[in-house]
Amino acid sequence: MDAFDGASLSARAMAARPQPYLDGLNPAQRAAVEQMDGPVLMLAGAGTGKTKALTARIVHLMNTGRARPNEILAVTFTNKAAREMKNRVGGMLGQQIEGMPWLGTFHAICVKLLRRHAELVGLKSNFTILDTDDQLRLLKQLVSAAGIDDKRWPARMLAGIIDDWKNRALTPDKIPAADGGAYNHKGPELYAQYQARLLELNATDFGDLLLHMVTIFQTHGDVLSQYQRWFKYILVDEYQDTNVAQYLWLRLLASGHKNICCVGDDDQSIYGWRGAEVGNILRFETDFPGSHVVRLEQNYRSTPHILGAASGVIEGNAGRLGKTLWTEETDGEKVRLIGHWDGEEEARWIGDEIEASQRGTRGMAPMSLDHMAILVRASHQMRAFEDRFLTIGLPYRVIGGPRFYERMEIRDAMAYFRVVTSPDNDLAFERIVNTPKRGLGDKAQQTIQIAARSNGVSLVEGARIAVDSGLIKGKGGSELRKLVEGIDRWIGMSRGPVVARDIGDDDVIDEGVTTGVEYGAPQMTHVELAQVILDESGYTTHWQNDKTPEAPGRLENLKELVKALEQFENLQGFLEHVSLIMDNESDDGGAKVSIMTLHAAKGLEFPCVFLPGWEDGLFPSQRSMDESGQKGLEEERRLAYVGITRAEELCTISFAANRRVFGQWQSSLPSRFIDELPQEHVDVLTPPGLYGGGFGAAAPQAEVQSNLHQAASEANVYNSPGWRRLQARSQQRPVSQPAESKNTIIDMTAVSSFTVGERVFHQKFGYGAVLEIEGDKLEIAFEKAGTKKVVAKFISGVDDIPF
DNA sequence: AACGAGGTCATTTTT
DNA sequence: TGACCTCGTT
Repeated sequence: MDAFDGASLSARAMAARPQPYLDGLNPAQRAAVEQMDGPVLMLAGAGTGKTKALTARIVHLMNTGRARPNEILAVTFTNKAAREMKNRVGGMLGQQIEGMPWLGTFHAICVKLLRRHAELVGLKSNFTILDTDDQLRLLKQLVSAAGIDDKRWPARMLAGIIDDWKNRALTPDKIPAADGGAYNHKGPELYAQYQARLLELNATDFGDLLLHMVTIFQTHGDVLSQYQRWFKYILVDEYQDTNVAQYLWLRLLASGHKNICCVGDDDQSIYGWRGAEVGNILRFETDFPGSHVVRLEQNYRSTPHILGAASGVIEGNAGRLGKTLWTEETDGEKVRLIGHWDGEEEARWIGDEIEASQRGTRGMAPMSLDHMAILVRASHQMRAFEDRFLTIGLPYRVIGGPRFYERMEIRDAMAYFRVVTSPDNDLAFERIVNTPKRGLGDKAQQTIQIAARSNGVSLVEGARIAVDSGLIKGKGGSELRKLVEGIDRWIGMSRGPVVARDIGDDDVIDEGVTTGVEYGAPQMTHVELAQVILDESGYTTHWQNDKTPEAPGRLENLKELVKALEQFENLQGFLEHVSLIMDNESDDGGAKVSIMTLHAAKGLEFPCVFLPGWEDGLFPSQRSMDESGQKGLEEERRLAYVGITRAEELCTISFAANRRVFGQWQSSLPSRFIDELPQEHVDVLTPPGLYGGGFGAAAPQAEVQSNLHQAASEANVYNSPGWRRLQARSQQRPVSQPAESKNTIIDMTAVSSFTVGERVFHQKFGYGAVLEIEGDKLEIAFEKAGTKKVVAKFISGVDDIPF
């Protein structure tokens, strides 16, 4: 083929080009770029310029003529990462390159492949991709059809189990005996039913995209070898996050030439709970004999103290590949550590700190809110900050909330579009048939189902039959007729006259799939059509008539949705895209503090980072430790490492002695990770008195004590708003009072002042008698509220009640 | 179909 | 505590 001649010509031409992209690389990065053949593991610590190296490698492969852009497979986990890489490759080449069709997420690439080979797993190439919501609805149907009590065995749980199997590349026939008991012993069977149902619907879920491709590669050697030859070089980002299915997929593709370069950081593996296998990266050298391991250890992001603190923590993990981050920087503040009385005060303090930094006090230059972030372990922690920031008027943005395309109105609208683009999409029809309300309740919908099933047609056709044969009468019937007619009309509007069209030459792998029949130009643009559908279906009116406070926002979102359509050629293209690309971060431009989870923060960096809630049980999370033991704790520790390494200049860790959890007050000890912070990199700001005195003596963690006492001796006079209050408190005599407002004086020494049998009072539960004392918690039989376990500080002896 | 009472269950989340 | 779901009533 002349492709070879072309490649070698361009190879010669390109090899002569200068390689400016190599100049900015440090020796390790350069080694990772220039070692092009054979397996390469690029161990890239946080902030060591891994994306730079990765993109330089891609450019180098092309520039030296090793591969054409469309012969490089570059896989990422998120669309964001894929986009960034695409941009940077383009930037390095100095022009927006045409190619790189195989740079994308695992899922996006698999969709592309699966559309070409769908028939090998019993699908048609125009299969739809269900999102988690659709998936759940389907499973619910199966669960109830199997006569299983959805209460005891929630469909959600089944969805989790199936996802887990898919992550492990297990098809229904390969479920190990040990998993047979899953979901009340019905798991494997329901999994098989679910897969069968998906095929009937010509649909896949996210997990299937990979699973099907692994199956195809495993059972069709010809297809596999075709791609093994085509993809001359493989690059994988965030390799520590790959699950078994992704690992198999990669290994199958790479097993020919073994030109695979995996980039990752075992210390940043934080997705074990959703199937990621740290083992994949730990095993790399065994999996790929003769591999080259390159360590990127020079950090360009953080100060030495921040790196020192992060390193100190992560050293507590066993079985690491081992890396030591270093930096040429010498200056910088230590990581700050501060304890607070409770979560509210923590939020207040951080709010004040943020305002201070923004103004530029403490002798530092003013800092934009965009450069500050609060990273929490669990999203419920965000609330305290949102509350506080709202009251002081501090602009903030929450990252990682419900995404645009997951909102109800967006999903409804898209279901309408789906029904029009593929009228046999029963799930979409189910979603919209009674949205807005058309008087079609359970009974009517059942009638439609039966009509469809007994005639072997889709639900839309079933509905038509049900209406025509008068099975559904009255208001519901006429509304349904209007809907069916509407769908017909919209379908008509969506396509012009049928035209013949050639199917593309199959020689070129990176071309899109073309179906045999296509239609000419439609009468109106798809954007107009979308608007018509939403209006004529009554969906727009539905929200216009809705008087709930969120209705205007939903209408706004619908408008945005229609606007977003402009960027696509047609509705199909849009729907196709949207099922995989679920991000849409729109921002009004003003500077804001970011609030997000530690997970969401991976890959980001901020000059100033706050890490609140470092308390044992919250972080590390109790549940993680209960469920996964040592493994869980180590993943939590990596999360701590990720958190600290997000900070460029200033990192502030904090914890609270008391926190409200599910409405109950709980007191907790500082996180064990705090003890793992090397003292020489930490400034302790906690004022004396917080854990001193009565409670301190009872604290089992001696090291915390020493940390905190050291702080006091360093005389770091700290002017936190709560500081004086804390000081005042520590001088207070034990006074027991019901806690009702934030100003209530509470003292931990109250713990010791109760005896079993004593009559006590609680602000909320009223009077009762102490049954048992366990540490700082009391079990109390309340006269009205029953027996409850309560934190002692909110209990008072009856004599203290000032009536 | 719409509303309210009562019961339950509370990580991390991409595609 | 509060968000979400189910169930019963209107």
